[in-house]
Amino acid sequence: MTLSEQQALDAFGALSQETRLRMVKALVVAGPEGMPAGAVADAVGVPASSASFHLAHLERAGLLTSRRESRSIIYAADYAGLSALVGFLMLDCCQGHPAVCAPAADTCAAASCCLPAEVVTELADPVNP
Amino acid sequence: MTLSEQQALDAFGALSQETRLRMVKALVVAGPEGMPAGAVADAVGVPASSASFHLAHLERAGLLTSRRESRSIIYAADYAGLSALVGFLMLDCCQGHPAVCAPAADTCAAASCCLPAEVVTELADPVNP
DNA sequence: TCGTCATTTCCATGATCCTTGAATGATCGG
DNA sequence: CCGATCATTCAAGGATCATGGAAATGACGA
Repeated sequence: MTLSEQQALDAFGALSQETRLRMVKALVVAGPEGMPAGAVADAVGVPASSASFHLAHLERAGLLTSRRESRSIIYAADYAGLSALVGFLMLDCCQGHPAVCAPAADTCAAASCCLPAEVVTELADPVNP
Repeated sequence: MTLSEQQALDAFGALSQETRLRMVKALVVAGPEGMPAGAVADAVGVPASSASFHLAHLERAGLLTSRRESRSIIYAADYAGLSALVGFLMLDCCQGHPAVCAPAADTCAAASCCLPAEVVTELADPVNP
């Protein structure tokens, strides 16, 4: 759940390349179903060999998963890996500094996507302050 | 407040290098006061010229700020830049996907560092469900 | 088994990055 | 103004990475 420094370095390196960042975006919107390697190659507009290189890079970095489905290989976003990277950035890297985490949590709440159930119930029923 | 794709690429690239990641960590714990370039060089154990190279890289990427103080140049973590990167990772990159944001917000809440005031009051006083 | 399709691996080229010592700048005390 | 201090810039080396065509692999259908 929590990333080692080396894992974080690999993940940051993987995301620091335009083609790979676009691939991650495309696969996140594609959802847990994912999409075949060829479709990713078409989506980002690179030849198959380049796509394969970058997809392998992202998978090594723990940002994607892959599974074979008959003749195709389906790549999908690794949501756990992505959230672990967010967690690393906030906690390990930034020591949970409020100036970093608060705006992030704010942004997150504004997107109304992700307030954790534990926090909601704890706040609605404050047993232990 | 929100990062362009190019800015995010630069920031990820900046954090994908061990020396630079250690520099950011050191400067985050150093607080808003920051520390002189020489102290950062000593903290991460690299010669002055390497330190200067990496500090400039991090500043270009929007992760650090610098100011001159007599003979020294003080570097400090750019908390706004760091939180913007977290925001980019959650929203632009991952489309605010709950599977990414929820665990992150969870982690954040567990560290009890950063629940935004807006969310707390809104939950304590639910006017519009 | 053969041919086809989807993907990966191989390989060579070019680009980018990291490192360090030496040179250059900027600032202050005397 | 001079020397000392703290930091950046320059230049050259070595390392790593990105690209894309060609060949190889693996899976499927006829």
